[in-house]
Amino acid sequence: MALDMKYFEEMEAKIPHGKVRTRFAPSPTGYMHIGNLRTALYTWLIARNAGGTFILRIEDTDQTRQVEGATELIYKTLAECHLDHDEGPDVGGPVAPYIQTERRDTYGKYARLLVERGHAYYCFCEKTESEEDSGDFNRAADPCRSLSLEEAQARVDAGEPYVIRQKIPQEGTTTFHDAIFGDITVENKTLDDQVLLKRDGLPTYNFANVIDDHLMGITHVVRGSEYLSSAPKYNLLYEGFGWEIPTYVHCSPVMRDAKHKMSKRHGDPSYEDLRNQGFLTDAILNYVALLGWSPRGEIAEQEVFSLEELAKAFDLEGMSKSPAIFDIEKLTHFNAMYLRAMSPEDFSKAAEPYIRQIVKDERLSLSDIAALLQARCERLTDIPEKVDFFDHLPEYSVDLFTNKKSKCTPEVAKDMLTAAIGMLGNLNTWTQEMIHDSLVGLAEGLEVKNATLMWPVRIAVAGKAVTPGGAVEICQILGQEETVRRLKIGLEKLG
RNA sequence: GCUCGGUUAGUCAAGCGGUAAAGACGCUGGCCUUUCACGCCAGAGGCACGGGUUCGACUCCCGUACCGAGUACCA
Repeated sequence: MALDMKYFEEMEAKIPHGKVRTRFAPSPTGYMHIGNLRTALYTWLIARNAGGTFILRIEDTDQTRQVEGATELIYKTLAECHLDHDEGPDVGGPVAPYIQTERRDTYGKYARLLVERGHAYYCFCEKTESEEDSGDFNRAADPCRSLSLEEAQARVDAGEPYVIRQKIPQEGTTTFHDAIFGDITVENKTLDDQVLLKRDGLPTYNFANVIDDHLMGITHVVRGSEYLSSAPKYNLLYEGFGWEIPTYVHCSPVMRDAKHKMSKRHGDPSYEDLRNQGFLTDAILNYVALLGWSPRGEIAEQEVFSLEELAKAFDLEGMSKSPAIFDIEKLTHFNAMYLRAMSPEDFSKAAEPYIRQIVKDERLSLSDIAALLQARCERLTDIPEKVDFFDHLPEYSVDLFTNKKSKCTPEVAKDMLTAAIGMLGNLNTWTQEMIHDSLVGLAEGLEVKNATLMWPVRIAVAGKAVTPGGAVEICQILGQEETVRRLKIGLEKLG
């Protein structure tokens, strides 16, 4: 049965040319780990930097690993990260479909084409991994390798199960170029006749990738460095078809520690997990971008980058060859910087759910509380434990009134609170400025340093040693009545 | 085992044959101050090892060590 050459011509005709085209091609495993997210980011950046096209392709050829809702999670994550795609399963495009299982027929046809061109062959061997695993199975001696096309076809027609394998030359070397790693040469005899088309008729990742990348006009193939050693085989495939070889960009992995990649198995956080831990999307992206890429030139010292700035500054030159260890401490630092850089309004909005988790009293000003928190939290999830004293005065020990640096003892505190109650109870304007000025004035009148007065007041109104904000801010937020009530409780405690 | 890759402080990293070897996180100390933070200042800490090449190597070459990846009808 002759091949329908027209089919291939039509497929070729659809391929866009001229612009940079990159693709993010995840498997729908239901989990966006950090390395994956970073690859998506770099892929997006390469496209955007060049004013090119960013494509999303779903690689679901492994039927045994289908996960419900996994594709939706990918859409959601990309959208949340603003890594917008120009073509993909949900938005369509000139080289649709963008889901591999929907391209099934294509792979079979191209596999057959490669067989006809002498770069692949039908293999009828049983699935006995044992002989290959033992290491002494000689693929080159496999009789399937030298079957004539007619013989093979006859067996296929007879219904015999088969796979299609790539026919790797047994002599010579293959050199490929990677944008990050440079030229890499390997001896062909170290390459194996990998399976291209599986017994179930679906392509292997390695094959589907080459076909799709070509048919979709991908100019830069971005992927993890674990594929580095397969690259020569890809080259041979491209050459076998007579296709132009794309630019390879192999990214080194994101590690959990010196020995292990980040992985779900070991409980390393996914993008979602980090979000739930109170990290901001922008901070995550910024941090992750720098984990494997660094700016050069005048901006070599810049650390904070918006997505737009990254797209402008990104270059392959700055990519690192070595693995990078994910450091949650540094991510935390970025998150803190992003939190502080927010407008008070935005911060208040972001912090609201975390504040309201604990502070139910609607009379307490959300924005005032948020203002205290902005410089004092690194992650939004730090918030609840910091604001627990607003609704209810916690139980506390009189020991808290003792503070050396403020020159405060329980005896001193008693005097201070007595004075403060008198002063604050009679104020008729309850603003921070008013409270501040009267307390400072009071300290001056009592001839004590500010801290000596402020310390016991803060302890009495908050009931804890460490609080966001000082006495003045807390009193102001609590309101006059509650402030005085708590000061009196403090005084009672002091006997 | 074999093949390929990597190696600048605890971590991310700049460096591209001549530097006092950037910067950031973290750490330590100090200042500020109404607690804690923020902010500011200062400090400790590094080119894996051994050979070459060179007038001169973190930078180039070769080994060694260590780490990683691949060696699937998984991606």
